[in-house]
Amino acid sequence: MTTPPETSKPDRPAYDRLLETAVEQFGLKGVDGISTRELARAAGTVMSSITYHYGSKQGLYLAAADYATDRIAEFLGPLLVKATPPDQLDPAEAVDEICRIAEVALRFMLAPEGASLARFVVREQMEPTEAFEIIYGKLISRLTARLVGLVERAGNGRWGPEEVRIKSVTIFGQLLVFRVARATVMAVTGWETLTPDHGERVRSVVQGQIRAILAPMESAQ
Amino acid sequence: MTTPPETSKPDRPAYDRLLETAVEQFGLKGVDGISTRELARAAGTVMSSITYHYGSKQGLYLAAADYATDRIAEFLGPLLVKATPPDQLDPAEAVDEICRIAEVALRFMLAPEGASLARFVVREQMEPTEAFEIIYGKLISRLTARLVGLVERAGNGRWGPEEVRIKSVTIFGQLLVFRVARATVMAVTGWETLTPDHGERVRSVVQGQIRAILAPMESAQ
DNA sequence: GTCTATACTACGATAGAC
DNA sequence: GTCTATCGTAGTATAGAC
Repeated sequence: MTTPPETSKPDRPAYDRLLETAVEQFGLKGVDGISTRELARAAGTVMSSITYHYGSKQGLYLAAADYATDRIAEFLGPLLVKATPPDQLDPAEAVDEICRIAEVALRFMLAPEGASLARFVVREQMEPTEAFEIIYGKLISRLTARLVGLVERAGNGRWGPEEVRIKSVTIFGQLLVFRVARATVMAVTGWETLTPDHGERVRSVVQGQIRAILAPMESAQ
Repeated sequence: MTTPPETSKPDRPAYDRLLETAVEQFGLKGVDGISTRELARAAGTVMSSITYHYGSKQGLYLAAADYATDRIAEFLGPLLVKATPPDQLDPAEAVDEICRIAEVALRFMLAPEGASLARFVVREQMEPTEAFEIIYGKLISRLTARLVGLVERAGNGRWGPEEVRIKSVTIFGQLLVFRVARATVMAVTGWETLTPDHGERVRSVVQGQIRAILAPMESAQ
């Protein structure tokens, strides 16, 4: 599961073009949604080079999942790199940090480039295959660990471990909905396109809600 | 797009068995995830009866989407039937009603029977086909209209129409995540199965958060 | 490393027997 | 209304030319 050497040549080797097309096409349509011949044609090569480079359709799928995971991690990278351990923050700082994470994650959920990448992950969530382990190990486990740690710190002992985790998951759900239920979001809001302006307003509302959820005066009812 | 006559006979006509199997299989695997022959075999008949009864694979898919929508509406039915118009409620009552909706919707998101039904909808959200119009018209538009109306009432004029809609969508996201990102939910919480007990605890946390989000003292930051 | 040619299986759709 | 048989197409995989 190695990523290909990055070349900026206008026509890169079939190996690279296939991988990139696979991320795009598998992401949008799923493994069963596109044929090897069609995918190869879109990549400007022939079907047999899939077999040559990746062994099989499934091999290409796994390579694409791996590559897509890396690209998402790149997108969300800053969140994971300069991560101060949650126990070195005070609760208010933890809330701020969660809001920062929400902002970046939301940008990903709203970005058009994120569509095929995110669908890769969602599909694997709904019907996990071998690729889920890759995605989980390289991306999801790191993100959720960070989020859970910060929520715990924000709670400052007010919530049990299970409540912390449920809260983390539902905070994430508020962002995820903009990617997963996009069609409904557009219909409900009446938006026809998603401009940065919309994104800004969503961010503002969502961050307000996160603060409300994590606020010290919050009662768990 | 008619639903078949409900018979309780142990072996129902192929028409019915096909429809039921289609909801299950298309829901779990998508249109391209299962072949007509395989689906027909699972329904105890042969491929050609799909053509006979539904014209084509796509025809069966649309019929299944329609049927699945009806079954979801049935599940969530009480929410839509005895619906008091939001403007006849005071804000606190609107919040209570939203919590009730959340409870029922959450039960659906957590229920095993809901898996194939919900995936139908999620798939159509991500890549809408002809079936999305059916699902939206019969189910989503009604549900979201109700939710948006109640959130607006709960806000009692504090929020503009756009903020009301963003809030509605994100409240829904907190429930949706339990269906769509199930694999991550299980990993983060450490649960191995989803018992009614877990559901009860999720409900409690989520309702607390909804109240925090809609609470009169909430600042939109 | 990339392509052509080809083997074999499975697909969806249809025609026709019962 | 349900089955078998069969059509044409498209699927994955492989062997071998260049």
